[in-house]
Amino acid sequence: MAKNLVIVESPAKAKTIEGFLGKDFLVKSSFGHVRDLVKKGLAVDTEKNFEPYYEVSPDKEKVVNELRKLAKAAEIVWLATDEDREGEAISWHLAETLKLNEDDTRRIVFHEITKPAILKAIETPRKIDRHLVDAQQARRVLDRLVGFELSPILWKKIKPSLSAGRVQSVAVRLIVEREREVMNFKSVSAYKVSALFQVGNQQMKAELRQSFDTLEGARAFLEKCKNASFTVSTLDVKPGKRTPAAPFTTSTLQQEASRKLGFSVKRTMVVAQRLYESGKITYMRTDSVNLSELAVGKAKQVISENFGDQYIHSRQYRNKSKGAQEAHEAIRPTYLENNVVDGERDEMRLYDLIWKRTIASQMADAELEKTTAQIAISTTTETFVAQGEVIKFDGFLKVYMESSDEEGDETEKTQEGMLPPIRQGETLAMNTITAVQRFTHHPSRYTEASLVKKLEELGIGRPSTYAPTISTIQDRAYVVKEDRDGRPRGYDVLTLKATQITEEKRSENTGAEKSKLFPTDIGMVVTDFLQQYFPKIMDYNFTASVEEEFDTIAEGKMNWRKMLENFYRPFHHDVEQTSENSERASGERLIGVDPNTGKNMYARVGRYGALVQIGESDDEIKKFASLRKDQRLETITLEDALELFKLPRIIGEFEGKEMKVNIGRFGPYILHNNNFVSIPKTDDPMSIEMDRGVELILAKRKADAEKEIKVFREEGRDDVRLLNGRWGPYLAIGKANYKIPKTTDPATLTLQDCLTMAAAQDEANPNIKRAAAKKAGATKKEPAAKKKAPAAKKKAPAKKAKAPAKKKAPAKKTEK
DNA sequence: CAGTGAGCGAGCTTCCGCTTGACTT
Repeated sequence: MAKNLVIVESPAKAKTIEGFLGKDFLVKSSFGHVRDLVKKGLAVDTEKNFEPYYEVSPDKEKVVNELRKLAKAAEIVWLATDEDREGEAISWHLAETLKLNEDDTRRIVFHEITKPAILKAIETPRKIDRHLVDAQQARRVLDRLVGFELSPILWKKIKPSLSAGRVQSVAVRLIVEREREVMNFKSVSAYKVSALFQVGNQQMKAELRQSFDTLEGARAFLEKCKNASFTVSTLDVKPGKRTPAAPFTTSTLQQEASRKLGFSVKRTMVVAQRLYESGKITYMRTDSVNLSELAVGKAKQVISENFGDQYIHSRQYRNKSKGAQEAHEAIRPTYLENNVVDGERDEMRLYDLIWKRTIASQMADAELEKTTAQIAISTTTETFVAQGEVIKFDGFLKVYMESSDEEGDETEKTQEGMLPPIRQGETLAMNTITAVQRFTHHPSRYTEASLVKKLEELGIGRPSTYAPTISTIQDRAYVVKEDRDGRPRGYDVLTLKATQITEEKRSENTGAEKSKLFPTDIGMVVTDFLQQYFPKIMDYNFTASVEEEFDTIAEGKMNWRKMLENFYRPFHHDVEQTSENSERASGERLIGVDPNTGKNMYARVGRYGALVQIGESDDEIKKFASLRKDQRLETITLEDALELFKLPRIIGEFEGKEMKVNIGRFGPYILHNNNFVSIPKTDDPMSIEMDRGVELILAKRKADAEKEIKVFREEGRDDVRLLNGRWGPYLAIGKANYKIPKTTDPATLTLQDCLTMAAAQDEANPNIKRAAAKKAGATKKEPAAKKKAPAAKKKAPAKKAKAPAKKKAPAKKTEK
C-alpha cells in the first residue's frame, strides 16, 4: 500500500500527476465536490446562526467510501484540490468526511501540472485555509437561501415548478431587457453616398463623410455632382498595428467556437472535455489567460521552426476581470508542437482553433499601412474619403484572426485593400456615384455565447456554470433559442452616371435572426415580478457586491455568519411581505374591447402558456384562445386576437361525426371522431373546407393502416398493437411503447406474448417513464402513512381572507 | 402528441459550483 495518498479534483489530472510522483504516491480524484447542503429544503438553520446541514452527495458515496479506505491505509494524505474558494472547500469537506487527522494531512497547491511544480508543492505544504472555506460556505448558503426562498414565491404567485436564482434570474433579465430594446427600437434611414473613381485601369471606392436624411437631400447632392470635378485634396499615409488576442478562457473559447464553428456553448464544452480527457489540451474550465513559462518557451520554439524568429513575440497576459480566481492556466494545447490531432471532426476543429489562438498570442504584432485620401468636389464643400489598408508584416495574422459579434464586420475588414496609385492634386474621373438608403439596426439579440460574455463581464457565474446556466434558462422555458425569418424591406437607390440620375427601388431582407435567444412570455412575467419585489437580487451589481464581501471573509476580516445575517434579515422580510401581499402575476394586459360582445379582451399567461380572454376573470362565461407560436403576450393586438377566436371551426360532417379545425401545440389539426389529423403547411386552417378535410382524414387512415402489423381486436384488446415505427417494429399498449427483440418476427406474437414481454420490460426498467402507467393509483408509495397529516393542518382561514370583496359582486349579465 | 385556462385536496417543484459517467430513444 502506498504511503501517500494525493487527492485532486479530476481523474485526468490524477493520471498525469501519478506519472510525476514515485511509487510511494497514489493519486486519486474526488470528482469535484463530495459533500453539499442536504438536497431537500433549506438545509440551513436561519435561527441558529445559519448552521448549514451537509450530506455526502448521493452520487459520491462510492468515491467517498473508496477514498476513506485509502486514506486510512495511507500515512499522509495530500489534499491537492484547486487553489480557489471552491477548491479549498472541497479539501475541507474531504478532511471532514474522511475524518482526516490534521497531523497526517497536508494541503498543497500547484498552478501548472509539471513535475517541478508538483515536487515544489510537496515541499511547501500548508494547512487548510479556514477563511477561504468560510467564504465558500457563505457563497453556498446565500445561493441556497436566494434560490429556495424565491422559487416557492413564484410557484405560489405565477406557476408551479418555476425557479429563481442569483445567476439565472439575472441572465433572463438581460434577455428580457434586450428584447424590449428591440421592440421599442425605431429604425431611421439615411442616404449613404459612395463614389467609384477610375484610376488608370483600376476602380477606387470612396465614401462621402455626410449622409442625407431624405431622398430629396440625396438627389440634390447628386445634382451638384453632375458637372463637378473631383480632386485629391489630401493624401495621408499612417502606420498602424494589430495585436493578437489573449489565449482562450472558457468564455472566449465558447464565443469563438460559436462564431467560427457555429457550436453551442454546450457542444464546445463537451468537445473540449474530450480533448482534455485524452490529454490534448489543458483544463477547459478556467478564467485565466495565463500561460505557463513552459508553454511560452515551447511556443517560441514552435513559432521559430514554423514561421521564423521575426514572428516571435512572447507575451504574458493578465486577467482584467476582478472575479477571476485563476486556479488554472488558460486553455491551450498540452503539446504545442502538435498543430493537428486525430479524433472526431469536431475535436480536430476545436483543437485547431485552440492551437492557433495560443500560438498567435505569442506572435508578433501585424504591421499595417493605412492610406486615407480626401477627394474635394468643385461644386460643394462635402468631401469623399477613400481608405486603403495594406499589411506590411502579417505577424500573428499568419495563423489567426479573432472574429467579431457584429455581423459583416469581418468582411469589411478584409475587403479594404491597397489604394491604386494616386497623387495629391490629381483630378479623378468619376464613374458613378450612388446614394443608398440605409436603416439603423436595433441592438443585437444575444446568442448563447454573447450572453456568456456579458455574464462574465458582470462577474456573474463561473466557467463551470456558463453552459449549465444557459441550459437551465432554456429548460425552464424562460428563454428559447430560435431562428426567425426576416421580412423584405424596400430601399431607394439613386445612381449618377455621366450626367444621368436614375432612381430605383430595391428590396432587402431584414430582421432575420439565427440561433438567437428570445424571452418567452413566462420569462417576461417572472422577470417583471422579481424586478418589482426583489430589485436588489435582480440588480446587475448584486453578485459583484456579495463577491466583495466573500473576499473580505476570505481575508479573515469578516465573519461569514454575520455577513449572511446582514443579507438574510431584510431579504427574508421582503420574501414574507411579497408572499402575503402581492397579487398573482399573469402579465395581464387589456388589449381592447370585443366588438361582438362589448366585453373587455385581455392577454395573459395561463397554465399552458399565453392566451387571450374575452370577459372579466370573475365572469361566469368567458372565452379563451391560445396565442400562436409566433405571437407574444406583449405585442398581440386586438385584431390578431379576434382572428384567434375564429377557431375552432366546424367544417362539416363525415361518417356522421363533425370535423373540427383548430390549432394545437404542434400546429393546425382536424379533430374527427376523437382522432387528430394534422393539417399540412400548404393548407390554411382558416379557409380549409369539408372535402379537403375528408381527404386528409382518409390519407391519415391509410398511413396508419400501413404501420399496423397486428391489433388484438378479437381478443378485446384493441389497445395492444404491434406497429411499424421509425426504428422498426415495436409493441404499443395504450400509450406505452416496448421493444421487440430483433430475432422475433412480430407477426407471430400472441396477445399473451405481448403482455408478458411488456411486463418483463416494466420490471427490468422501472425508471423509464412510460406514457401510460396511470391505471390504478394503488402502486403509489405508502399512501397510508401520509394520510395522517391533514387533520393537523388548518389553512382554511388564510384562504378566506383572499379577495372577499369581489366574490359577492353581482355577476354581470350581458345579453348576447 | 394536440382540445384546457378552475376547482375542496396531497405532495411535488427550486439554488450555484465542483466533477464525470450511464440508463435508452
